[in-house]
Amino acid sequence: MTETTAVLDRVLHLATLVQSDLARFEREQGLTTPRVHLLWVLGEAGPSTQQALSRALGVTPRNVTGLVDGLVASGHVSREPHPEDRRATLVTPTGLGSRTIEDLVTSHVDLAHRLFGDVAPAALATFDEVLTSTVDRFAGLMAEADGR
Amino acid sequence: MTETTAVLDRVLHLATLVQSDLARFEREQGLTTPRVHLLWVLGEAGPSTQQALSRALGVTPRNVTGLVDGLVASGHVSREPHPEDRRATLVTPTGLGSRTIEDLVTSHVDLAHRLFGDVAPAALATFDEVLTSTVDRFAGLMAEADGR
DNA sequence: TATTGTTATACTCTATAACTATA
DNA sequence: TATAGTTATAGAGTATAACAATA
Repeated sequence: MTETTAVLDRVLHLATLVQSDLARFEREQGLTTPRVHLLWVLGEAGPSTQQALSRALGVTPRNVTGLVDGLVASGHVSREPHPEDRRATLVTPTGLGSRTIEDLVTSHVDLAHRLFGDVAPAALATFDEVLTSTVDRFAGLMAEADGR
Repeated sequence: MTETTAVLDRVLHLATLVQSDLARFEREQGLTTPRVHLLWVLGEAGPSTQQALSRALGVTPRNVTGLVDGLVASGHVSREPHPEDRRATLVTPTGLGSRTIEDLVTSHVDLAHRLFGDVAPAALATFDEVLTSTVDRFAGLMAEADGR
């Protein structure tokens, strides 16, 4: 019988390894995890207001100001005026920012392939099924606990 | 065929859910992730010098001073003199610290059971096999990249 | 000389509260 | 009155460098 605690420990171990891989990317690019996260969101959503980024990142608007300040200083994004709302700014990737986002996506896909590319298809399918059902069940439990 | 990138995304999603669960524990106990990590190491290794904690946590000795200062202030650990080396201190859990470590272990085991307790044994065994081989292979790649 | 831990200094991420400009 | 973003202030985690006490 498989010990559930041992399985959780291995999931955590894998998560720390993935985190270390991201840390290498950050060192190479002179970035930090929260700034990379912001760039990632920008890559998915396109130019965004700081309010939208605040919600997507789960941090306060004040914090977004600081993250964007840093990314402006490093040349990854610029603050553009919002065409319809003069209160708001559109945080927009620069050329450097866009290239960094592309590198981020590439290295993400590459990591996925390094991790799972050699796993037998049937085993990988089972792995993914367990993963999916676990995530779904647990997300439900968390939402329930938060609402309570 | 299963997309490797989708699998990686789900692994990452599970990791963030586990992290949220830890965050709840931290809020309840008035602790932070690095301090909980230090307590966890203390639970595994017993009373330790700050040098040992520095290596185990992967942070500078200066940083350990700060973490221990915080945990002393909150009453979770104390600095005891090292019996053989007058330069060193032994960071030691107090009664509160020991109870917190026990709670931490309990909630870790409990989380593992909530996550994987209902998964069919055969599927869980396959899941764990893929996980183990992936972690081993990837840890090897990371060590190689670091050494290069 | 080498090691253990601390003081000094600095940067990043995080938060709340108060404020300005605009809707 | 409400919303978008900033200034003010504060605390935690991280780092390097220089220093004291001890080995």
